[in-house]
Amino acid sequence: MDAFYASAEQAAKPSLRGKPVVVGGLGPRGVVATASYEARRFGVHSAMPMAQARRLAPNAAYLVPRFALYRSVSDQVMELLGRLSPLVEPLSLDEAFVDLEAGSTADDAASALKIGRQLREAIEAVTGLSGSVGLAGSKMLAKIASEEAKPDGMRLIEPGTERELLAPMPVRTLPGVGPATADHLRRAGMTTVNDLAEAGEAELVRLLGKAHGGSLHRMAFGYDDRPVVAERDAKSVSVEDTFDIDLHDRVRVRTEVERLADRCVQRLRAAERSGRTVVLKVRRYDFSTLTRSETLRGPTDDPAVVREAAARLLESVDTTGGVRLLGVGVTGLADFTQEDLFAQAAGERAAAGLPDGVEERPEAATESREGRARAEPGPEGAEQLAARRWPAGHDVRHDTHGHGWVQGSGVGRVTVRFEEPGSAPGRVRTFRIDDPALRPADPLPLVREPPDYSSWPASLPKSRSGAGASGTESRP
DNA sequence: TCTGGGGTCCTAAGTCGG
DNA sequence: TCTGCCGACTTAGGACCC
Repeated sequence: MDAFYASAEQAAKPSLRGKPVVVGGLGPRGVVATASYEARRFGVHSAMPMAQARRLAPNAAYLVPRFALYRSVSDQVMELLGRLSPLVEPLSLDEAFVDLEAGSTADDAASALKIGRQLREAIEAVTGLSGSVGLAGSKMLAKIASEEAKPDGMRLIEPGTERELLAPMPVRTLPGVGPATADHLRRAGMTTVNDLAEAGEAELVRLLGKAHGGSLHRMAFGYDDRPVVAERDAKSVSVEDTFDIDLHDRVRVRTEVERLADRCVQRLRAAERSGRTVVLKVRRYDFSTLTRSETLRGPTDDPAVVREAAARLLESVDTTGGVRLLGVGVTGLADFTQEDLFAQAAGERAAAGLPDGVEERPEAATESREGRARAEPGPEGAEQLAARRWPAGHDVRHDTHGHGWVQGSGVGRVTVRFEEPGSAPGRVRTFRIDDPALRPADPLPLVREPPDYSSWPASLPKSRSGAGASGTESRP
């Protein structure tokens, strides 16, 4: 999808169409998640610190992400992709590979282009947003094609033309080449894909290691046989928070770690998984990051067990100077079974030299502490309260004025623009933040009555040969 | 006002058991 | 019994992606 989050916000808020829109964290340490194409003209791009974006584009609209909205649009798009093939591999909310051969939906360039055109029309009709399509014989080339196609376009890479097409491109074009690898290669005199192809596999392996060097050499020739894989099992679950101001108080650090452990376990349980290795992540005041991990005797989804493992790991970390970010994660995931828990408890009693029936930590065996009152929130100003109750960009409903969204809040007031997807740009009104007629609301669908695509695509003649993949763009 | 959050994969060093 | 080798596993960090 093209500039996905920003495009979705523009579709939801008619007054923002054609205007620079930046979606991301609005706190003092936020970064840009997505900038609309209008904002990109000011030099704003993904992963840029929000403060820098504001300097470059002071008049842009700045919004926090609304994942519930993006997920619902994503579901609609993925449903369409699923009609093309049983093999759909989502990369994110707004990007996926589709194996058209496995779906027998296309067997040559002409039929691939036809299905690509139909797909783009379908996405536009159902979601109101534009997506770009890359068609090629492998995932790597389909991805490159979709990058070239955007915004709002389609690109096909014909088999046999890969080598010539890739040769002049910068090494960064290839998947897996980020800033560090590109720098490494540049110091060795390689800046284009052609340089990689000519360097030879042995040289690349020497520079980058066996796995990376080998795969890069193959990719430089356009060779990539990674299959499209549907249904990937998650391998880890983690949560992390960056604090607006560095934490110095050791007690506070400890309570934050416990909160994160609880949140991590909630996510773990929602996924009906358990995990065996607990990971603590600490980013210090100087941005240096370290991780500490501990592997348990067996998988767990007990919040007390994860909390205490994380707390033990914290003991081994020096936090003097301040903590910028804390994270807690769990890896070594297993499908949860009750037996795992009992085995874990018995094993720990044995390891602690405790007889059966003696519980080391009485409170740890229950979940009574889950959801308990957190550390008291510090004194919070009216501004922060208003911003939390009325986050910029979120939907609201007013008893007499109808559906709208929060344009801003402060000084006891909240400013709302009354408009909705499909309406004309709306009027702005201001209310007291405790106005009883004003309530938070769920996002409205971007297209009120989407056309019926339940019989799309019309079946094509079965074919034996030809491959295709399609990707849609997200973050350029 | 410098640098989010949620992941994946790879490498390298150390430990441990056979 | 001592030594060496090998593979599996654990831990930490780095790079990359969206």
